[in-house]
Amino acid sequence: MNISGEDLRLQVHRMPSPFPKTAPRKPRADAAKNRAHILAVAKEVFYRKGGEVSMDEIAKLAGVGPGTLYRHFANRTALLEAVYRIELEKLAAAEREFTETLPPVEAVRAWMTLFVDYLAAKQILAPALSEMMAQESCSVYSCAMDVIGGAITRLVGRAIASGEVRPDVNGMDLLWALFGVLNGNTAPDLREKAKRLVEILILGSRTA
Amino acid sequence: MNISGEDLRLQVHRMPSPFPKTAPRKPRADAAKNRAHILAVAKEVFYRKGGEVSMDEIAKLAGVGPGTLYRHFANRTALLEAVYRIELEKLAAAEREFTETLPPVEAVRAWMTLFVDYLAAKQILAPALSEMMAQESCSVYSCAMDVIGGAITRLVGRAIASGEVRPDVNGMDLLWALFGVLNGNTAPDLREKAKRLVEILILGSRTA
DNA sequence: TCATTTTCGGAGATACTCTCCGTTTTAAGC
DNA sequence: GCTTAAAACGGAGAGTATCTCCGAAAATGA
Repeated sequence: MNISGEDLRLQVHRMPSPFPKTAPRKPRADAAKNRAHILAVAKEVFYRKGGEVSMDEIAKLAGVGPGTLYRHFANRTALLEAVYRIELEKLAAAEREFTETLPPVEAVRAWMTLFVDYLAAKQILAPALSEMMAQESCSVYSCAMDVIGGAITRLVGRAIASGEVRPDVNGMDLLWALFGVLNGNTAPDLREKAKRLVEILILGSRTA
Repeated sequence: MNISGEDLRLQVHRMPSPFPKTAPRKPRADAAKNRAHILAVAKEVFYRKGGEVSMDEIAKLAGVGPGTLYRHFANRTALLEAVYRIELEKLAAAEREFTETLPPVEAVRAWMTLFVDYLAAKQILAPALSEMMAQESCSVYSCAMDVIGGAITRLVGRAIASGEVRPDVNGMDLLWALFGVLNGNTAPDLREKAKRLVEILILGSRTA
């Protein structure tokens, strides 16, 4: 049925094949369990002690060696991204709902407001996002910014198409502007500040 | 992390004495020379290699021991602030000029545009500012953010007083919004993006 | 069961920040 | 100029972080 594995292996012995036809071995159960456990522990400790916990400490709390931690997550940013990916995807998912239920500009406003509420509620998210943005190597399938960036870009694009927003407005820029106010800001009225900024951004983006 | 008695005593000792009889010894020439030299070297190396150069390396390049470096500048943020203080003060000084020569809203726009040009031209400034902002201990005479924060706040205050800007607009928020776009953004059209944001912010801040 | 592959986990290489303290230099008084 | 105390120097090193390497152990497929 399949081409003889032995013969093939003789020819391309240990060469990285562009077509990894070799039967993908079932992933080991302990690896999956460890990965999930590390994620759970990291999430808990990030929320409890902030995003600056050392990788060694996380490894210790998870009961694994640092080698194991680093095999699963190449660095702290990768771990942060894995931990907060679910949160960010929830945020991105709201895009669809708002697109279906609200007129264009209102959808943008609603999404930005949700973004503010999210980041204000989980203050730990802002530093994490900041660290993710600093990471320039934004590989195709692991850049969390793309997820929420895509959401706001599509929402703003729809508002531009409807003629209510000027065509030179960039969704990402609006998001980063909001983020600038939310990041590292510990003012008690942070949420109100940010929501006022949402209004300014919306008002300033509209066609004259 | 502990505040030792020695440190406190040192600081208290330098406080203006109620009995200023004690002859204030002339500051040592080598100390002043070293401080200036460290500043010059740090400025050069920050511009050449970015703001993440290690303190030990700066000390070595300046030809002094790490102890000397740390006596003059308690940490990297303090050094960054000393290096960029002149730049920031130039920026803040423009406030007076714009206040005297431009109508309120135009002055705000001009200052924000200058801010964008400044940070875009000296890309190294943005990460430095970011690090300074992260430092929460903003002592009275060493918080660089206060310098430029005061400038924008006064400019926006004047525009509010003139009735052209809504009274709930906060200058600092506008600045941070701009900063959010400028920070860590390496897009080639960064300056244009930021200037479009300036327009959005101005337009969105005006009274209806 | 056996051979192979994958993962584990911790010792440790490397790097960085910052401190301690003995030594050296300087300014001021004599 | 000489003396002396204060001030500054500088480097060893403590403490901590990130990330790697590799022998041991475990799981998978035959």
